[in-house]
Amino acid sequence: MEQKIMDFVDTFIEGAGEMGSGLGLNRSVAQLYALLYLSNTPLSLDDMANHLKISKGNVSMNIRILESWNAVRKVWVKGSRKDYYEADLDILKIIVTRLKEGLNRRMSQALSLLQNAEQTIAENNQNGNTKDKEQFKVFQERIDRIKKIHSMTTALLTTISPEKFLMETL
Amino acid sequence: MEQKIMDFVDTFIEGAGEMGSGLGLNRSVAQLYALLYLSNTPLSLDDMANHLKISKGNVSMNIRILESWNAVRKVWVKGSRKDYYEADLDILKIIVTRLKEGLNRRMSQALSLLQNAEQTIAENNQNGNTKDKEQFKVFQERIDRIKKIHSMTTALLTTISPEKFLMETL
DNA sequence: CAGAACGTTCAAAACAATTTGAACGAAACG
DNA sequence: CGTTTCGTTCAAATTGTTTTGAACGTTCTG
Repeated sequence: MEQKIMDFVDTFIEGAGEMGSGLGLNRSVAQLYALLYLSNTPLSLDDMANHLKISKGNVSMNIRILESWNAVRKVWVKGSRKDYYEADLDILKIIVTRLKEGLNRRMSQALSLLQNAEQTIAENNQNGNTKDKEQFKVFQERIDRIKKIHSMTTALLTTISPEKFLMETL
Repeated sequence: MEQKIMDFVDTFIEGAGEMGSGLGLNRSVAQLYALLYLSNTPLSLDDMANHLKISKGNVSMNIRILESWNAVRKVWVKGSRKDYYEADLDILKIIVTRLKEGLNRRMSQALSLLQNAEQTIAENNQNGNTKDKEQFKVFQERIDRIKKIHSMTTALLTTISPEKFLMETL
């Protein structure tokens, strides 16, 4: 029976690894989180390295990535001088937070690009010939679409953010 | 001035490339879409390969990925026997569709895993000792959380899907 | 029909990301 | 102190992904 439990945990972790690589995150990050997510008790770096059969250095680096996302946190275990970690179980919060950050980072970059473009377009639109004017109009329209998407997604993520909202309404 | 237009297009495409690699998609896919997104007119494989300075084979493969997402479509241009492509401008639709597909694919896999786990847990819960029972309860709880997230995100994506909804409400 | 113009394919090359493990420093221990 | 236990770092190795380009099949063209 113990065997079956381990099977489940391992299969779960393996699945998480694949799912993780599916979009964005690397295998180790996903598996570390999965391991902590299922664990009853906080785990040390060595616990994790042993269980996942990966190097200590790998655990050290990737657990810190998870920490920077507030997906796991260090906990104090008296009588040991190791660092122990436990998962934040609110997966949805983690996802939304990360999406927001990513969106803002990428978008602020993209928006300044659009800003410049609009500037240039506006300037040139004064004295362009007909063909150019058409081209400008197209750019303008496409840019506006992107801006709209940006404001929509931002609004959406802000609305979702308080877990309560979703928990109650869906 | 033409120069400035090209600058803008190139910068936009370059940005799209980076943004793309940011999450999920590869450089070429992102840049191909960006190029078509800004383009007035449908483009041939050669047009794209020339503009992006990538090989014809690369364009061929990646444009078909975009096609499979319904992000671009082949259009008929009379008098030419080349294939021409144009972008579907509804970026939001493309994103939501892809998210849904990805979520369903990954989740159906994950859910069957959970199914098995619950089965095993239920069986063993009958005659386990106290410590095991606690462990089972933890698994059960964590699994339920994931199920909840799944149904919520599914509901959310379904709600969003008709562009109209978001367009009107946000 | 022979040749040219296309799109596709896939093995190999180029490139990028992840992982390892040895070296290190800091803190705890005896 | 000297030693052990930890976590971190980073260059090198491994692994994974993307891109290229030559070879190919098809369709068109004269």
